[in-house]
Amino acid sequence: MITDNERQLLHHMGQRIREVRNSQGLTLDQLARLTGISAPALSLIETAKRDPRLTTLARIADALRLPVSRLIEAEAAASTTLSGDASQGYDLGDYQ
Amino acid sequence: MITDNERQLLHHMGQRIREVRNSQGLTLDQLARLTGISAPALSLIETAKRDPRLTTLARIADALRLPVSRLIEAEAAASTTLSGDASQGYDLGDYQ
DNA sequence: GACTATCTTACCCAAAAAGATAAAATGGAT
DNA sequence: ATCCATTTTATCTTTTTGGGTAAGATAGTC
Repeated sequence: MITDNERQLLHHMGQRIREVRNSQGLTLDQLARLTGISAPALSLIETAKRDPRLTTLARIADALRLPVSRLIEAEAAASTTLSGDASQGYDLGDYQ
Repeated sequence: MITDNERQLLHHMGQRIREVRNSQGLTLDQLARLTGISAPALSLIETAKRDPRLTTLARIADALRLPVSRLIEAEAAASTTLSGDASQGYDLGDYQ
């Protein structure tokens, strides 16, 4: 099952990749040859129809010359902002 | 084909997950139930024997209550540090 | 209109992720 | 040495990624 959050994460990351790629004047074909990832696969990732592996993301980030974290960092703003100290006592509910 | 850089990225990310998980006093079983990812799968990821999907990473990051980018940010230090302006003229070599 | 470049979609295929489960390590504590 | 919790490894099945290719869409230009 894939949650809304995850869909949003994929969506944003795809947009991010496309923005950077366009800003560098690269076509999908060119990025495909730079990364070794096929253009159709890149298209699926940019349009959030595919859930790429970490190394796939890393290859794209490398070709675009930015750290992987930059491709997904908006998620950082959306996530819970580490308020206070959570290092003790995560609430496991019925699970512990 | 999987490069040395990618292996290093996976290795570091696995270590990072394990560090955070331990610092929060969580076992693999507990994290498995929090994420919906099986404990064996988590073990493979932490020991860099598996190349997880982005949403898999996101679920782990969520459970550990930190942004995904924090799980892979060392790669940022290792990558080329965006010196100067690379937005024009990526070298495509024979590919253009 | 036709032509071109770019991107998307739809097939196949192989390889890999991920869940389930069970069986081995591993390590601590008594 | 024994017990126990935790982690690793192995096997199996299902699902998904990702390459290849070809076929559609979608501009934009002439």
